[in-house]
Amino acid sequence: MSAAQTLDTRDRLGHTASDLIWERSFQATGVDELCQRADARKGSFYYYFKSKTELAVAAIESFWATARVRFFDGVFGQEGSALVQLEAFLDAMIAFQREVADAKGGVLGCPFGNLGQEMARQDEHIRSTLDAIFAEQRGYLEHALDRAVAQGEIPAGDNARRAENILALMQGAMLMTKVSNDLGAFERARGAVLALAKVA
Amino acid sequence: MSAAQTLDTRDRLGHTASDLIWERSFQATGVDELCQRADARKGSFYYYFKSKTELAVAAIESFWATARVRFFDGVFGQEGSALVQLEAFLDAMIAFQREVADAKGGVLGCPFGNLGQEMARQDEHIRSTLDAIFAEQRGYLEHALDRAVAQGEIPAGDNARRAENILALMQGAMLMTKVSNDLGAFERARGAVLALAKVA
DNA sequence: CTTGTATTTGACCGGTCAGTCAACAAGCTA
DNA sequence: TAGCTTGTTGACTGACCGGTCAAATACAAG
Repeated sequence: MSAAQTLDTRDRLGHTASDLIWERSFQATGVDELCQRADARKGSFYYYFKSKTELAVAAIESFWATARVRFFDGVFGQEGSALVQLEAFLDAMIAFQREVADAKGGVLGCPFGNLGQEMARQDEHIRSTLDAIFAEQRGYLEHALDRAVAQGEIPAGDNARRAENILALMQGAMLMTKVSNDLGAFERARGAVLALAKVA
Repeated sequence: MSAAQTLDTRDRLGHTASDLIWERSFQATGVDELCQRADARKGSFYYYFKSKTELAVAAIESFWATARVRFFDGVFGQEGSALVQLEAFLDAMIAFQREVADAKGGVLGCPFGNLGQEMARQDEHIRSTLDAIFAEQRGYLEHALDRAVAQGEIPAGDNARRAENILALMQGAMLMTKVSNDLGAFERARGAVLALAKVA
């Protein structure tokens, strides 16, 4: 069918871009190589995306759509102790990083953090897209902290700031983990993240 | 003088590389552009450095040599309260980031973190160089925490892990700061860093 | 069959990339 | 003077870059 085939080519390009940019980097990923891996021709690429940058934005938004369901809605969108959910969230992230590291033969870190550090000062569209994604992530964390306060699990405090610092620590831990090519630092940050939920 | 001129060209290339890679990124910095800014010719570049990668390693090591003196030896290499030193260290980093952001018209983040995220999975020499630099930084922090424990300023604990998490939080905060192009997140992380010194 | 639209193709473009090289210049020594 | 070392030059290479385009194909409706 025509419609299905259409979605296929576009989706194949998007998913391949996600993978390749995450494995290497945006700038180290060539359009030719990307098309080859996606089994598409260059003309098709520029039929669906008006530039390499726009593909990256689409890929990262699609990645976030998936990650939000799996890691944020999936964990925080339920009843029960918010602190327990935060722990579950951390464990899920650690498990996912380990899974990816095993599959790819090395620690890849966070796709959002990677792309942000690489492109924030070079492409405003990518920068603002990632900025918005991080804001959404902070929103999930802040809301969970609000519930934890309401449940009496943690003392009242500036939950927006707490969420900000928790996300920063996780990003930093994933960066250190990537540079050392060892997941240990991320695992060892687990306790510190939980501490930041109570203290900061 | 011949020797002086020699040092001049090499140093000019090194310093220009530091600046340019920090402002943009490693991959977005071309050898031609770099030579132009350093007022050197391409032949000279490859007379002193056998590749663009080797120049990046030299530049980052030279940057660290300077930063170590200014921010680590300069702050932690003195008598007095280790906690006060940690605060002074954070304030110096914040002030420096603000200074650079004003001068360059935008938040640049940490040159080590930037290069690490960009190149850790693409060049083993760069990766291991940065890994070693981060280890030295952790060493300074851990030593300060040891002194803080000895002085009774903080409870005894796993100072190696504390140092690791402090560095991770700082790196993450600088990343968020770069993506939002607003130094606020880094300033707001100050309290959380100090909390990690006591709790984690 | 014809016509219109959505999709695919791959040859092609100008520009830029990191890196090379043979020639040359300056200063030192003998 | 000649010869050697250290440093400098810029034209050059070939590969690769992101992006274009006219022609070909597939398919649906009339």
